[in-house]
Amino acid sequence: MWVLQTPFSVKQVHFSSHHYYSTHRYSRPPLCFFSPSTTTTEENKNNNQLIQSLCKQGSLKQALQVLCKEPNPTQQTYELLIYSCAHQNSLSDGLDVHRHLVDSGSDQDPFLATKLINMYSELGSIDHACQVFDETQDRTIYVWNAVFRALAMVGRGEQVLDLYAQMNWRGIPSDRFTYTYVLKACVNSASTVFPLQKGKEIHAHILRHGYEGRIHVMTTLLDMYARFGCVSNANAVFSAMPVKNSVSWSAMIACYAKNGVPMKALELFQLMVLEAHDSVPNSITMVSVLQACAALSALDLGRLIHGYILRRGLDSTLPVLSALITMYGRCGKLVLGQRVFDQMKKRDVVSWNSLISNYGMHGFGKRAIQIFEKMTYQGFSPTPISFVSVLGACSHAGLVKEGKTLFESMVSKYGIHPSMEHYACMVDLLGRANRMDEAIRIIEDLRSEPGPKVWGSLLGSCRIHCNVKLAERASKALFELEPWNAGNYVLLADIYTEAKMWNEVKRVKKLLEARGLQKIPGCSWIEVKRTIYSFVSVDGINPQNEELHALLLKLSSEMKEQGYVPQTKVVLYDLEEEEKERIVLGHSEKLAVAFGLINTAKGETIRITKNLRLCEDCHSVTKFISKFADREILVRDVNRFHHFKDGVCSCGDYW
DNA sequence: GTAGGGTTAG
Repeated sequence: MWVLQTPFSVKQVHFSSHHYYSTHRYSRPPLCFFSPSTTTTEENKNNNQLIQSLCKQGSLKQALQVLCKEPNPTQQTYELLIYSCAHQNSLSDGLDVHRHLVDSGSDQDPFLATKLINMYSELGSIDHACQVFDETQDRTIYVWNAVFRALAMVGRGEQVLDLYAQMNWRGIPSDRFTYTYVLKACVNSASTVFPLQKGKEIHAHILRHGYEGRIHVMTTLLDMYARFGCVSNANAVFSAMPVKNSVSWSAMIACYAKNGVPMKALELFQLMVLEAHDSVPNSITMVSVLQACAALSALDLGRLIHGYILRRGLDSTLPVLSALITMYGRCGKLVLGQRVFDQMKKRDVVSWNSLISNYGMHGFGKRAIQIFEKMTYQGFSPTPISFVSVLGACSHAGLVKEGKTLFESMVSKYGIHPSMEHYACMVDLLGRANRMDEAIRIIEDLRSEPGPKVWGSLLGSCRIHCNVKLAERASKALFELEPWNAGNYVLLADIYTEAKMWNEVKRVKKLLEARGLQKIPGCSWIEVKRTIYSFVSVDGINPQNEELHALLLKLSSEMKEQGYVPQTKVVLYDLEEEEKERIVLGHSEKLAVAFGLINTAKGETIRITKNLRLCEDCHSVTKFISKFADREILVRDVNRFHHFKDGVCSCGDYW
């Protein structure tokens, strides 16, 4: 224990500490109520030791009291105090220590300034962190890096890049840490005009200064390209890395999985397992691998990966388990996803969200709502994503009333303010149910400009209900917001086609061409014996194609006898009816179904995945086939699952 | 003394 010394008078004793902190300025008022002048060198030493040991014990308040009577705290003492404030999450104590530093002049010590910046950053007070940086005269690279890190952590990428320009201008050389921070800053700098260009400049900088062998720098660079969607640049960085480890392999696999090339992700994973002996896959790697399986609906492969995860004991983290739930859901195996969920010892809101989204995609809206309710009952607070999932589930199942109630509860019950995505969900929910007036009212009542997702939902609903007038309004907005999105032009052309407005169809197609865009080709795929076979509508490569067409022709004529009428209105060209029939018969989904009929055993469920929404003709043909061939057929389109059985689809023809 | 990859939706 220590004994308090005699108080000595100070000018501003009336300042309560809180008054002082609230000014947020660091002028230098006297700080101590106790005389600093009477301490001896021996006492200094003792006080420093005392403060340090109090910090280590977690007695920060007592440590601060001793600090008050210690005129010469050492650097180590301050370091521990700063660390304790961050650790105990106490901004007021942090400000107090900072004040002492300023008073003693130690705030100019770049080592301590760095620690202060880190402390404020951890305490969530970025403005204080910046202030320390501004007031530090001797900015070592550590000081620069600390402020970059602090700014990058709160997403202020553009500020990092501005400061980085200043640093370069002053001729201060970057180190390997600087590069990782500024590369991250490129990704999250919203207001920088050409962030990718900036990233490429930094890339050049890195090479010029001989950092191409630094594994952290190169992995961050790879990841930057990945986040900009520049897959080939990312791959170039990865291939050129002289040394790779599990992190760099995982980053590259994640890049493929997230940028629409899941096949490549799986190939690279295979290469990693077979050839990269120093880089063993870990649970983070597996999350991306599972995402790739989910994207491909590769069930057999997914199960194989699940086995690998279990054998290697990589199933211990929540992200892996959530990714597993999603993988099974996307592969059409709701039950297996539910089993993973049931067997979890610990869950978080993401595990629940995964399950809700699975049921929603399969059209089990009521079940999704039940799970949502069970989740909240068990004390998990829903996140904005929970609502996207459960509202989506209502939309797929046509549960308008339930969806509206949930939407209202967002603010009233959970204090979550709907984002553009949630409004898009509501427009989708109402629009699909052909309640266009209400959908429009949602859009008109928005406080900010409606985003592309909102208009996209409306356009999608117009497609279902063939509402030309509203479609024109929605697409006008969309053509301005995302002129590069070919899908919008195609949707509008579809609507004109259905309305037989051929001149308008021509006009939209011309617009599409004039902007150098192309209709995304329909593609369907099926996994048979761990091999994925994909089909596009015009495909001369597959040797089985003739056989497939022959089978489809035979089925088609049989179906016509049973009342099937080809839905040729989906064809965007004004052609002879016969020609149109030929075109719809060659749709990729039908080829995949035919392939499944030929190459899987009787009684086995056929699982197809498609990159676009199912067309009406494919939908009705698949219904017929499920009855004719007595097969269950599971089709995942871009939005949801269709479960065909005995001539009926689980979507109730509502999709 | 500071650094790199991952979960749910759309």
